[in-house]
Amino acid sequence: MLVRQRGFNGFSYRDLAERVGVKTSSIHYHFPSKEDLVQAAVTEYSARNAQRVRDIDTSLPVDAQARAYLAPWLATAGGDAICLVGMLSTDAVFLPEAVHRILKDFYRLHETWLTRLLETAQAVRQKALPIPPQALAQAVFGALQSGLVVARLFGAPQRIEAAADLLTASVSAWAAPGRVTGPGP
Amino acid sequence: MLVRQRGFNGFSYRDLAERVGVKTSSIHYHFPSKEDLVQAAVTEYSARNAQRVRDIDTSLPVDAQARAYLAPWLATAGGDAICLVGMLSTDAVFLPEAVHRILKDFYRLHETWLTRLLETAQAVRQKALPIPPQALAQAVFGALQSGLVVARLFGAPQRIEAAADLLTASVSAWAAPGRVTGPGP
DNA sequence: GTCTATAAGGCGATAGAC
DNA sequence: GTCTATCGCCTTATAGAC
Repeated sequence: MLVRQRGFNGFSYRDLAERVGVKTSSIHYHFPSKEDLVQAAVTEYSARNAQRVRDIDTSLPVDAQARAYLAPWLATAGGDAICLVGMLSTDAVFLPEAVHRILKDFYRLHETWLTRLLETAQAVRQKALPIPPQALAQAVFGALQSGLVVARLFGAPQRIEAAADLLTASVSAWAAPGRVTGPGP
Repeated sequence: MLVRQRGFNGFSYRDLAERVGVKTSSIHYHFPSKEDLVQAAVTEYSARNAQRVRDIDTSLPVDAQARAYLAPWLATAGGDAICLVGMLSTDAVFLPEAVHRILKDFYRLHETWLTRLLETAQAVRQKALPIPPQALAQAVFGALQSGLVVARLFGAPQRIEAAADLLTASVSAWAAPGRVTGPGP
């Protein structure tokens, strides 16, 4: 998708029209303004993405859930497009409130899902995580988003792996023994 | 700065000229093309930023170094501008190789600095980190970059704290006992 | 080194024929 | 619902006076 490569100000009706094989006025018929266009795109994107996350079987072992969650990230990394939400988030100044809401909901959904996964892992492993599950979830998700950006910049898909490994390790047998923030022995 | 708010395609010579109080042709005299303009901006930005990182006293305790490193991130979060490098990284498609190099060097500098900090912390605390220091450094840096984007989107400066806490906890007394990637008990 | 003036083309958006 | 044609404005960039 054009927006995922170039951002809100980096594509035009003309670009889109040429790619789809119609005239710009036809696109204006369906999406009067560019904001309408982007809102429709991000609505569909986030709905599809959210469904995919919800489709992960929560009765699976936590490490299997983590693998399922990470698969699309790993598959996307290093291509010429990044996450639509990550892209539009940097263009937030140009976007209407309606789009802001969709972007925020996207972050919240992923962070909530990851938080639950980390809480489950914490309970199963009976080990405390270094920081609260919600904070770790936010950090992991941010690392993944940035990972896509960096993987594209470096032309190196494996650049996403640091973020993926952080999640994998967090749901695995790793954690601090006992107290979370206390001093070491 | 205009670019840090709006990105490469989100500002024009006119915007800049009005803000500086000159005519667009005067800016063209100093920076013939827009690429020249952005290259000069990011060069100065990254040089200043790199100096600030290098100025952190490496003989300080690791947690004090982490605090010093995080201070500017916390101060920036929630404002209307994000990191120039984070912004331009999403606009990479439009930027020349020369700018790509500067952006990559920026990532490498921060990741290298954080890797060294985490290695030092690991040695001092005599605890292994859950994932290799370099991977954790990349994840932390990505979480911080994304943290600025998200803090701005949500209008919530405290959104950066998850990433900051991950670094703080990582240099503190928290880590896995013994083996890093082994299975749990 | 900054100005006025202007070029040449892209932009989002609209009117009206078909 | 897609087309042609066009509007008014903005864009990067240049030429030449001062």
